[in-house]
Amino acid sequence: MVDAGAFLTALDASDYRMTAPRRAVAALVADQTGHFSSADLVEQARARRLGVGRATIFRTLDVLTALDLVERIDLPTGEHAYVACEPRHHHHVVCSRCGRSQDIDDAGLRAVVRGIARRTGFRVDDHRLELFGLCQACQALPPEATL
Amino acid sequence: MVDAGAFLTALDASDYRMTAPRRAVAALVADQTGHFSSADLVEQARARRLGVGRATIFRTLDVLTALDLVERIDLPTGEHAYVACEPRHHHHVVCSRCGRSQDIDDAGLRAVVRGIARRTGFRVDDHRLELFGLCQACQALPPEATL
DNA sequence: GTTTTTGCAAACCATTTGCAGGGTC
DNA sequence: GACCCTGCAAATGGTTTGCAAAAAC
Repeated sequence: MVDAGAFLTALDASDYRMTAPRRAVAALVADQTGHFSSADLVEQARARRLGVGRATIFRTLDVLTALDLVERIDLPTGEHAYVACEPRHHHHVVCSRCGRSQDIDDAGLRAVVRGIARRTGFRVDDHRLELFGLCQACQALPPEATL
Repeated sequence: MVDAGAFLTALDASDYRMTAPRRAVAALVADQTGHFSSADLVEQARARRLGVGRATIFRTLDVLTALDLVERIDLPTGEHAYVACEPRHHHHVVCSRCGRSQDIDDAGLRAVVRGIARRTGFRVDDHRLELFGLCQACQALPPEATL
């Protein structure tokens, strides 16, 4: 769950045009509690009768991704998903049960990457770290609890 | 490029049946120098007239993945790809130019993950680190060199 | 002989694209 | 007013599935 205002501010500051469909999708994204798929948004948009089409949802997700307001992640299952996030942070811990994600800071990763580069001889341009597990709240739940 | 024998040994030791199509796909995978897509295999299988169908290639990739002989990775572009790898190693540096990948050891990552778990309160069950850049050989090439 | 695996073609799913109309700057 | 954005529907590309025949154990 993210403040929808941040999306609007960022959209406004960008070269993209501020349109009703984009506002609608941004609000939808802000409402998501955990990671979500494009299909989730399409379905919710239809349920709420927002009148935005599939294509626009995909296109808006691209825009939000370009603005670093949303990041596309790959779940352990291989499915694609998105998470809303703060610009500048680029790694997440994702809860396998509730889907909630949390941004994480560098935490020494930078040094690890540097070490790997040195040892392999690669020039490392980009890296992605994704963590999966159970968030605190979900750990506290009885093992069989379903969402 | 990986020893094809390792695939056969692992297949043999598993509960999966050893069949000609699986041997063929395993050999194909062993021949790949870098990461490869399912489409690559399909095309090569057809070029070599191996007589294995699309479906079997996908199914065999699943088998090899289950045996940890192959790992599915997600390129920065969002495309899916596979890399042959040693069981037990689960991180790679992938060259963006030639596609070659190299397994990397823990390199302090374990400690980073532990730190993140402590700080976020998550119980981290799984993690994935993927590095992208240029391998030594490709760095040495003139910038405009094409594959 | 039973169970797994295969190839084929069709089905499926997520994502992209072409285009004419409408909205934004 | 020029250019960007939208919805729609059709196209696309990758992956899965149903099924009867073939192969492995």
